[in-house]
Amino acid sequence: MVPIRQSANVRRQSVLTAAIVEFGRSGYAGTSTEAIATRAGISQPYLFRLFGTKKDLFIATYGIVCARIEEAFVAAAVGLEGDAAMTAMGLAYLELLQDPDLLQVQLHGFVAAAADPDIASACQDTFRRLWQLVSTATGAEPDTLREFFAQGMLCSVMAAIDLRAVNEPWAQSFFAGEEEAKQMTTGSTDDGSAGVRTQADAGVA
Amino acid sequence: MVPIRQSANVRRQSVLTAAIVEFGRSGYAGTSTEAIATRAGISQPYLFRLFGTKKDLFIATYGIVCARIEEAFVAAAVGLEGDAAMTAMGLAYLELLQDPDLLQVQLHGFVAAAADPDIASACQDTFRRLWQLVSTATGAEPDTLREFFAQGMLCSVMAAIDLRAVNEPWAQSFFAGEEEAKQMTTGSTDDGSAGVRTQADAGVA
DNA sequence: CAGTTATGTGAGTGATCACTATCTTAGAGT
DNA sequence: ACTCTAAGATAGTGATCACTCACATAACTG
Repeated sequence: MVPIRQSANVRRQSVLTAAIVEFGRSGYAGTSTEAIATRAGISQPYLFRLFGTKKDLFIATYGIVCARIEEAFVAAAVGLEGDAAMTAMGLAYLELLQDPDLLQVQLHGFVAAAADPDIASACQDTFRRLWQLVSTATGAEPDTLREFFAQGMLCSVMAAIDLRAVNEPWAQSFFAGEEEAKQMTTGSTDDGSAGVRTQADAGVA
Repeated sequence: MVPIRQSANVRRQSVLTAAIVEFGRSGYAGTSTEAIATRAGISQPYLFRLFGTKKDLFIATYGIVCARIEEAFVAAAVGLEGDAAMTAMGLAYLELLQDPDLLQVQLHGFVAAAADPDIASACQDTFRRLWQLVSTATGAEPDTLREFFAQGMLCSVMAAIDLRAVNEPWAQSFFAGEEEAKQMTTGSTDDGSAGVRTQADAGVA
């Protein structure tokens, strides 16, 4: 088979895009490099030429995901500070959750960290960077920052176990706060998001 | 080799104890049934006779872990109500975190749920039971309950990535609240929770 | 003691895994 | 046209995986 040639860096991007999907769905140990290579449209040996080892690929994928989170936070908080900045970043996180795979990669990184020190230090780095980002953008106290990240973790976990699909009052009450927060901003902010319907309420079903 | 015979139920208990360790460290996909059987002191074929499939074993292990959490919560909250009960259960959770493997099984269940609907529904069940338990024991509002579970998730994740080992101010500040809460209860007696800050007071936004 | 049942293992099964050795060829530079 | 480099595949490596089959034996029961 004769493929269309592309530069290694372009291929790496394709592989990372595919890896986000596969790792996000099946985790580090549960994903085969074959599945990623197939999704990326290359042979599996070439994947190893591009990334060396599965672990290196996972850490690179994890890094991309965390960079996206950082970008989203920065973009959300521009021009804001204090509580307003924190609320904006919280909503940005919910926005990222619309991608079913992206934040799952982060979560899978966390649990894979328990078995691999290299992954663990990558996760610690991530946490430091995000902590500092949110800290400087909001000037919040440690307790408030902790609270912010706690809510984020809970959102990721609820997405992982698909709690939205549980049609019971207790489960839905978990999401009430989110909807409320979204509604308040969609009605009133100065930026472009004013008239844009949040993609979230479409997914509720 | 002639082993000491034990009843199947006793063996199952040994296997589950071993499975908590192995699954807790390496997750569902990352753990081999061989590793569990070896730790439990039986042959790997016999493990399959006792539990059928790896997935069944995982779900059983996950169930044991969640039952332990429930027991701990019930024991902690006995005779208490409201904020006092919630604080007591929060401390009980921190106590459970002293076991390096137990709560990691729960976390691994959550992420494995993304790839397997059977595991997902087991996790949903767990969440429902815990939610109802904490809800009735404390009578708290949904927001407060959500906050409670959010803090729990964050604690589990921080344990997974071994954030305690990061010797930097930002990381240590994450644990300041915990130490404070523990100190205040160890200093006084059963009703000492009166002075403990409610874990929920820092509402998001 | 004979028969049955439950506990347990040794020796495999085919599938899949991460990863490699070797080869081919497109395309850029001269 | 010739060379050199980098993109990419085919075919395979040994290891490990979840799981099975056939068999052994301890212990209970009549």
